[in-house]
Amino acid sequence: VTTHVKRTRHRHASSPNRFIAFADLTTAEIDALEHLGSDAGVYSRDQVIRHEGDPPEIFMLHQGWVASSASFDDGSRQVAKIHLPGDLMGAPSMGYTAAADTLTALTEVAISRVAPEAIARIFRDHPRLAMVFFLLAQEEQIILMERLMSVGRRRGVQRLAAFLLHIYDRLRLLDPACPLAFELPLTLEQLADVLGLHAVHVSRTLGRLERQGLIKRDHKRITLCNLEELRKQAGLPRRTIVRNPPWLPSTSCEV
Amino acid sequence: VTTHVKRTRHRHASSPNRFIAFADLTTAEIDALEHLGSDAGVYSRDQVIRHEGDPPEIFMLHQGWVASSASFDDGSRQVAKIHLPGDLMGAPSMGYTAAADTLTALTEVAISRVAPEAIARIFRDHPRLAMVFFLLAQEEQIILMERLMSVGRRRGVQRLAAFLLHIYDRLRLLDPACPLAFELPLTLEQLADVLGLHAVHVSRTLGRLERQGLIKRDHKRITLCNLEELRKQAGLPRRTIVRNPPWLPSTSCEV
DNA sequence: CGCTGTCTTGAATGAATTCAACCCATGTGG
DNA sequence: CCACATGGGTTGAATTCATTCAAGACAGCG
Repeated sequence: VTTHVKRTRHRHASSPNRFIAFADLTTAEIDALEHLGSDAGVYSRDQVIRHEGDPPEIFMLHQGWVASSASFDDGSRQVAKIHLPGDLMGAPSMGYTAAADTLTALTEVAISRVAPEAIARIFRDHPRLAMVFFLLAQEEQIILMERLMSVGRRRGVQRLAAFLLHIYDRLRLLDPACPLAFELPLTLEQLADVLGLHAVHVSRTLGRLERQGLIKRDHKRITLCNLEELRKQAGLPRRTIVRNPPWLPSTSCEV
Repeated sequence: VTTHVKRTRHRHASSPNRFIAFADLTTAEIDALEHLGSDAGVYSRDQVIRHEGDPPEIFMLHQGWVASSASFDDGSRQVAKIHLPGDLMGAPSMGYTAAADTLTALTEVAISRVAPEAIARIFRDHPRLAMVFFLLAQEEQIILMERLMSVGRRRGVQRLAAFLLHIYDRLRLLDPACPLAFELPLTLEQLADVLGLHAVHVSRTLGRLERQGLIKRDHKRITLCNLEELRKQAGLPRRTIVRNPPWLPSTSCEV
């Protein structure tokens, strides 16, 4: 399935919030980050950026939302993560011969391609930034563990609450002023594939949350009406990142 | 709950198979790996090595099996991963103020403590080895994604098949001669916490697999009788690691 | 205007849970 | 060496949550 892709020379400056959450970066490090990607591309909603089984590639997401999913032979699908702007995508598959997950644009999307050599260069030249890459990979694991907890041990309502809060928290990282109402560009079916449920049941469950007054809905727009109670439902602890931990390697070893 | 821990000065040489799977390491790198941990400790079955919420610590597992789990207020628990000898444990929490998961000894266990500074030192002095650490963190993500797929989208039997195969494959990495019969040191309840099911249902499900002739059981000893069919049930693709990928940074930058 | 994709709601089915009783192996102390 | 307690494991019956099937509503778009 060849996908028609518009390309552009324009360099998108994605906010490196995910990285900065772990440490203040030097200008050299920020610069290295910004030169990671090349060859920016634009995809439209529902376009597949890369399919599971394809040779692994790494992308930097600049604009829009992307789902990372995998499917079984019987057609059932599970979304493993939702990527928001500033995310490095596809890295988990980089050590394998074939990509494990399919990357699908959930909205209009702008990405650039990241050569593994570029990452290797960072590991050679910027040990501190490399460590931040490592921490970011660990954070992704924590997120996956929380999703596994949720899907493995919680009922539909609670999974939904947990997911909405997860997205809200991540949007707030991108924009601390992000309001309690935001656009959630997922169909019921995609939402179901995130939660390990079925679209019909997600519909009922959203309705339930709404009747309980915890959320409001208007098409794809979600309003979180009661963060307190939603967090109680979700049952997951809030985590605090240690910024600039003392054990981070120094920024020396400059070129 | 203070845990009584026997300590020893003895240095355990854990096989770094997980690391070597990604690249041939130089003697300097192997040496660095072997000096990662200090302060070896021994725990007995069911002892908690560290509890979720504790200050994050990192461990190297030398002997035995360890479960990484987290629990909800209502007491339900989900096991996120099973650690086997050679695993780095606890790293996902290193960027946070509190550990996300509880580490529990499933058997007699020997571990050593790994200072985050020691890892930072590797990132400073051994960029190539640091990259292997990064790849390992990515591999852990793939494993978590597969567990999430399984728990989110497969029925009990299929989850069980997937898990047994996952363990078998990892045992084979440690010992390529590992036979189809092996000790699985998990109670039904722990197994249930891995699979996101309940102990009674795991019991029935194991019975089903046995009646189908796919496995045999004798106490904790499991025999996989039909790998082919088990893999079909599990529905997960087999993955191949790219050893020594060309883009790995060179082993230079020596001290 | 009538598609089509998406969402909603109802009723029947099914998988997994819950509750509960029972079995079995192990280990302990008399 | 037996009596008994204990932690796991098994099995049955009733319940619950989620799925499946199906019909209808609604919005967006040609």
